[in-house]
Amino acid sequence: MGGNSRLNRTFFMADVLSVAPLLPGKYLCLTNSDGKTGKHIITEAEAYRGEEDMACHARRGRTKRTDVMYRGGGYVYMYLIYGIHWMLNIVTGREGDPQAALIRGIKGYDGPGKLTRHLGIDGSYYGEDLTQGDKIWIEDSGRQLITGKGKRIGIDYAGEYWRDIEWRFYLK
DNA sequence: TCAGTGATTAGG
DNA sequence: CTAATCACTGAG
Repeated sequence: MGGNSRLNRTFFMADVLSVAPLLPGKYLCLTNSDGKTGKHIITEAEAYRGEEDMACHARRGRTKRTDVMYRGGGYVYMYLIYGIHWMLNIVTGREGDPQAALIRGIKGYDGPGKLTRHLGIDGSYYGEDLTQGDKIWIEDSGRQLITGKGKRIGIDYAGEYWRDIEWRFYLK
Protein backbone atom coordinates (compact mmCIF):
# COMPACT_ATOMS: atom_id res chain seq x y z
CA MET A 1 0.00 0.00 0.00
CA GLY A 2 1.77 3.18 1.07
CA GLY A 3 -0.54 5.19 -1.19
CA ASN A 4 -1.31 8.81 -0.57
CA SER A 5 -4.50 9.63 1.28
CA ARG A 6 -7.08 12.30 0.56
CA LEU A 7 -7.45 14.82 3.36
CA ASN A 8 -10.87 14.59 4.99
CA ARG A 9 -13.41 16.93 6.58
CA THR A 10 -11.86 16.65 10.01
CA PHE A 11 -8.54 17.94 8.69
CA PHE A 12 -10.08 21.02 7.07
CA MET A 13 -12.39 21.86 9.97
CA ALA A 14 -9.46 22.65 12.23
CA ASP A 15 -8.46 26.28 12.73
CA VAL A 16 -6.77 27.91 9.72
CA LEU A 17 -3.71 28.64 11.85
CA SER A 18 -3.32 24.87 12.29
CA VAL A 19 -4.21 23.91 8.71
CA ALA A 20 -2.34 26.55 6.67
CA PRO A 21 1.14 25.58 7.97
CA LEU A 22 0.39 21.95 7.05
CA LEU A 23 -0.53 22.68 3.42
CA PRO A 24 3.01 23.27 2.04
CA GLY A 25 4.30 19.84 1.08
CA LYS A 26 0.85 18.37 0.45
CA TYR A 27 -0.42 17.41 -3.02
CA LEU A 28 -2.98 19.57 -4.80
CA CYS A 29 -4.75 17.09 -7.07
CA LEU A 30 -6.92 17.77 -10.11
CA THR A 31 -8.53 15.77 -12.87
CA ASN A 32 -7.89 17.54 -16.16
CA SER A 33 -10.02 17.59 -19.30
CA ASP A 34 -8.37 14.40 -20.58
CA GLY A 35 -9.48 12.57 -17.45
CA LYS A 36 -5.90 12.34 -16.22
CA THR A 37 -4.92 13.22 -12.67
CA GLY A 38 -2.31 15.88 -12.00
CA LYS A 39 -0.68 16.20 -8.59
CA HIS A 40 1.23 19.31 -7.57
CA ILE A 41 3.18 19.97 -4.40
CA ILE A 42 1.91 23.05 -2.57
CA THR A 43 4.81 25.34 -1.67
CA GLU A 44 3.15 28.32 0.03
CA ALA A 45 -0.11 29.24 1.76
CA GLU A 46 -1.54 32.18 3.70
CA ALA A 47 -4.13 32.21 6.50
CA TYR A 48 -7.17 34.53 6.51
CA ARG A 49 -9.08 34.20 9.73
CA GLY A 50 -12.52 35.46 10.66
CA GLU A 51 -14.48 38.71 10.48
CA GLU A 52 -12.02 40.37 12.88
CA ASP A 53 -9.10 39.85 10.47
CA MET A 54 -9.02 43.15 8.57
CA ALA A 55 -7.26 41.48 5.65
CA CYS A 56 -9.91 38.74 5.31
CA HIS A 57 -12.69 39.19 2.76
CA ALA A 58 -15.18 38.16 5.45
CA ARG A 59 -14.36 41.34 7.42
CA ARG A 60 -17.51 42.81 5.82
CA GLY A 61 -19.60 39.81 6.76
CA ARG A 62 -21.42 37.15 4.76
CA THR A 63 -22.02 38.17 1.14
CA LYS A 64 -22.54 36.23 -2.07
CA ARG A 65 -18.76 36.12 -2.54
CA THR A 66 -17.78 35.17 1.02
CA ASP A 67 -20.67 32.74 1.56
CA VAL A 68 -18.55 29.63 1.04
CA MET A 69 -16.19 30.68 3.81
CA TYR A 70 -19.04 30.24 6.28
CA ARG A 71 -19.92 26.69 5.22
CA GLY A 72 -17.16 24.99 7.20
CA GLY A 73 -13.82 23.49 6.17
CA GLY A 74 -13.17 21.51 3.00
CA TYR A 75 -14.62 23.73 0.25
CA VAL A 76 -12.97 25.81 -2.47
CA TYR A 77 -13.21 29.61 -2.37
CA MET A 78 -12.37 31.26 -5.71
CA TYR A 79 -12.35 34.96 -6.48
CA LEU A 80 -11.10 37.19 -9.27
CA ILE A 81 -8.61 39.91 -8.39
CA TYR A 82 -7.74 42.95 -10.54
CA GLY A 83 -10.08 41.64 -13.19
CA ILE A 84 -7.48 39.12 -14.32
CA HIS A 85 -6.24 36.62 -11.77
CA TRP A 86 -8.22 33.81 -10.16
CA MET A 87 -7.20 33.06 -6.57
CA LEU A 88 -7.48 29.54 -5.14
CA ASN A 89 -8.41 29.28 -1.45
CA ILE A 90 -9.09 26.34 0.84
CA VAL A 91 -11.89 26.96 3.34
CA THR A 92 -11.07 25.85 6.89
CA GLY A 93 -12.62 25.95 10.35
CA ARG A 94 -16.07 25.32 11.79
CA GLU A 95 -19.34 26.23 10.10
CA GLY A 96 -20.18 29.88 10.74
CA ASP A 97 -16.54 30.89 11.37
CA PRO A 98 -15.21 32.27 8.05
CA GLN A 99 -11.63 31.20 7.36
CA ALA A 100 -9.56 30.28 4.33
CA ALA A 101 -6.01 29.54 3.23
CA LEU A 102 -4.83 31.18 0.00
CA ILE A 103 -2.65 28.84 -2.07
CA ARG A 104 0.20 31.11 -3.17
CA GLY A 105 2.44 28.59 -4.88
CA ILE A 106 2.90 25.08 -6.22
CA LYS A 107 6.18 23.55 -7.28
CA GLY A 108 7.27 25.26 -10.50
CA TYR A 109 4.65 28.03 -10.28
CA ASP A 110 5.15 30.55 -7.50
CA GLY A 111 2.40 33.14 -7.44
CA PRO A 112 -1.33 32.66 -6.75
CA GLY A 113 -2.39 33.98 -10.15
CA LYS A 114 0.21 32.00 -12.05
CA LEU A 115 -0.73 28.67 -10.58
CA THR A 116 -4.45 28.98 -11.28
CA ARG A 117 -3.74 30.01 -14.86
CA HIS A 118 -1.40 27.06 -15.29
CA LEU A 119 -3.87 24.60 -13.78
CA GLY A 120 -6.89 26.07 -15.57
CA ILE A 121 -8.78 26.76 -12.34
CA ASP A 122 -11.36 29.56 -12.38
CA GLY A 123 -14.65 30.65 -10.86
CA SER A 124 -16.33 27.41 -11.89
CA TYR A 125 -14.47 25.78 -8.98
CA TYR A 126 -16.18 28.02 -6.41
CA GLY A 127 -17.83 25.84 -3.75
CA GLU A 128 -16.26 22.55 -4.88
CA ASP A 129 -16.02 20.00 -2.07
CA LEU A 130 -12.43 18.86 -1.61
CA THR A 131 -13.58 15.77 0.29
CA GLN A 132 -15.93 14.51 -2.47
CA GLY A 133 -15.67 13.97 -6.22
CA ASP A 134 -12.70 13.88 -8.58
CA LYS A 135 -12.49 17.51 -9.76
CA ILE A 136 -10.13 18.79 -7.05
CA TRP A 137 -8.80 17.42 -3.77
CA ILE A 138 -5.71 17.40 -1.55
CA GLU A 139 -3.58 14.42 -0.53
CA ASP A 140 -1.09 13.89 2.25
CA SER A 141 2.41 13.23 0.95
CA GLY A 142 3.22 11.14 3.99
CA ARG A 143 6.31 13.23 4.57
CA GLN A 144 7.09 15.49 7.46
CA LEU A 145 8.16 18.88 6.09
CA ILE A 146 9.44 22.04 7.69
CA THR A 147 7.75 25.34 6.90
CA GLY A 148 9.01 28.86 7.38
CA LYS A 149 6.69 31.78 8.06
CA GLY A 150 6.45 35.47 7.21
CA LYS A 151 4.08 38.38 6.73
CA ARG A 152 1.17 38.09 4.35
CA ILE A 153 1.59 39.72 0.93
CA GLY A 154 -0.41 42.57 -0.56
CA ILE A 155 -2.57 43.55 2.41
CA ASP A 156 -1.03 46.85 3.49
CA TYR A 157 -4.51 48.36 3.73
CA ALA A 158 -5.38 46.11 6.68
CA GLY A 159 -3.65 48.18 9.36
CA GLU A 160 -0.50 47.67 11.39
CA TYR A 161 -1.51 44.64 13.41
CA TRP A 162 -3.01 42.52 10.63
CA ARG A 163 -0.42 43.64 8.10
CA ASP A 164 2.52 42.47 10.20
CA ILE A 165 1.23 39.22 11.64
CA GLU A 166 3.14 36.23 10.26
CA TRP A 167 0.41 34.11 8.71
CA ARG A 168 2.21 33.12 5.50
CA PHE A 169 3.75 29.67 5.50
CA TYR A 170 6.16 28.24 2.93
CA LEU A 171 8.34 25.22 2.29
CA LYS A 172 11.92 25.63 3.38
C1' DT B 1 7.54 52.15 -11.34
C1' DC B 2 2.86 51.33 -13.19
C1' DA B 3 -1.19 49.98 -16.26
C1' DG B 4 -4.45 46.31 -17.23
C1' DT B 5 -8.99 44.44 -16.17
C1' DG B 6 -13.68 43.28 -14.32
C1' DA B 7 -16.25 41.31 -10.25
C1' DT B 8 -17.69 42.93 -5.93
C1' DT B 9 -19.18 46.15 -2.65
C1' DA B 10 -20.96 50.35 -0.37
C1' DG B 11 -23.55 54.25 -1.02
C1' DG B 12 -26.99 57.51 -3.23
C1' DC C 1 -27.32 53.59 -10.80
C1' DT C 2 -22.09 55.22 -9.73
C1' DA C 3 -17.51 54.86 -8.19
C1' DA C 4 -13.84 52.86 -5.40
C1' DT C 5 -11.42 48.91 -4.30
C1' DC C 6 -8.55 45.01 -5.07
C1' DA C 7 -5.08 38.44 -0.88
C1' DC C 8 -1.62 40.21 -8.74
C1' DT C 9 1.36 40.06 -12.77
C1' DG C 10 4.35 41.41 -16.45
C1' DA C 11 6.22 44.90 -19.18
C1' DG C 12 9.46 48.93 -19.27
